[in-house]
Amino acid sequence: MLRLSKKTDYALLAVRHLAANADRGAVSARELAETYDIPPELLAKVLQKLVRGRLLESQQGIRGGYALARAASAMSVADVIQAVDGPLMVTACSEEDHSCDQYSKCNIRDPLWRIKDRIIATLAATSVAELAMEMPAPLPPLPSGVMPMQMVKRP
Amino acid sequence: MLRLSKKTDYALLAVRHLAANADRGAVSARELAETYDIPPELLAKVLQKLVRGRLLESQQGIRGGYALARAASAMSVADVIQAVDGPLMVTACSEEDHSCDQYSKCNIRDPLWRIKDRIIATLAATSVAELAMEMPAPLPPLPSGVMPMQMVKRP
DNA sequence: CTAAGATGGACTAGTTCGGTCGGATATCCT
DNA sequence: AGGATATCCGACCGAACTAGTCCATCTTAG
Ligand code: SF4
Ligand code: SF4
Repeated sequence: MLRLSKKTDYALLAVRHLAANADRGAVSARELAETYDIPPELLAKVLQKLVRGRLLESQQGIRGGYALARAASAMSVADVIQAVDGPLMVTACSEEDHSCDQYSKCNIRDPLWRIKDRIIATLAATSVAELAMEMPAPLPPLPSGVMPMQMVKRP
Repeated sequence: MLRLSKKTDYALLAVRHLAANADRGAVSARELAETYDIPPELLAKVLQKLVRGRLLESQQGIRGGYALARAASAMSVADVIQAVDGPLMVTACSEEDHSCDQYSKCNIRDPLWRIKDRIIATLAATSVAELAMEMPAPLPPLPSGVMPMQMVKRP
């Protein structure tokens, strides 16, 4: 069904939270888990993967926690997905992995790979910063004549 | 991993084949399965789903088989995917299904839905006809009346 | 030292996916 | 008419993947 995993959802939720509260110091996994009702151990695992993917930095010890490793605007949702779920591919095959039974007779491979590249480009076009600046519901200083919906921007 | 299922792969393979050989009549499921080394019963199921999705027409009986229900240019890969794997969604939630535990506190829903729409647009932008007209590389020196490549005849 | 927090691996329950089987029905050919 | 070939449909099974859990270790502030 082309769905992205729950872990990825959790990762995006956490990363967005960290981006929105970047001024505060490190945020602990437990605090994050309680805020969004996520099983703490599972969230911890996801966060660790993000650290290994160089998207987050961790601070151990009693006042430890997680924080973004780089600016939210320089971090795309494609980065997050790949850090959590591994390299994303739409087909079972790839340039390296020819293990599909139909590989020799397949003639839809190239167009599908092109579609994959387009999807990755779509994912890479949305930065975490854009996620964080959504939902400004209690945002008083909204000048008149602003169309909040469907604001697609290209940084 | 955002991968599309094997059944979808089979469906695209079959649909592309039917589009490329549209001049011939109906093609049986077994012939298709043998051509691409696909388990026959499984391919049959996939083809049936495509029939239910109004993408193919089936002809029963001894000379039966499957054929495209409409022009290949009016059939996108998004149509094929949705016919086989159901409505494609990138998140577990949707406008109808709010059953996610984080739904009330989730603030990445809307941006993700926008990404989903863009992915669907990407998938809808590629028609089956485009798949079929790939790979015509060794076609130039072909006298009239000769079937193009992939003319597999069973003894 | 100790409490809070990160890290890592192993493990389990549940679900999905790829694949199989058996039977029913429709159509053509002799 | 009768048999051969084909689609159709539902139920079934084993393997693989997913979400979630448990535990044991390491690190650092106080
Ligand atoms: S069928 Fe073709 S595109 Fe799909 S996995 Fe196999 S080789 Fe790749
Ligand atoms: S976390 Fe948000 S986006 Fe993901 S499924 Fe739940 S409600 Fe939808």
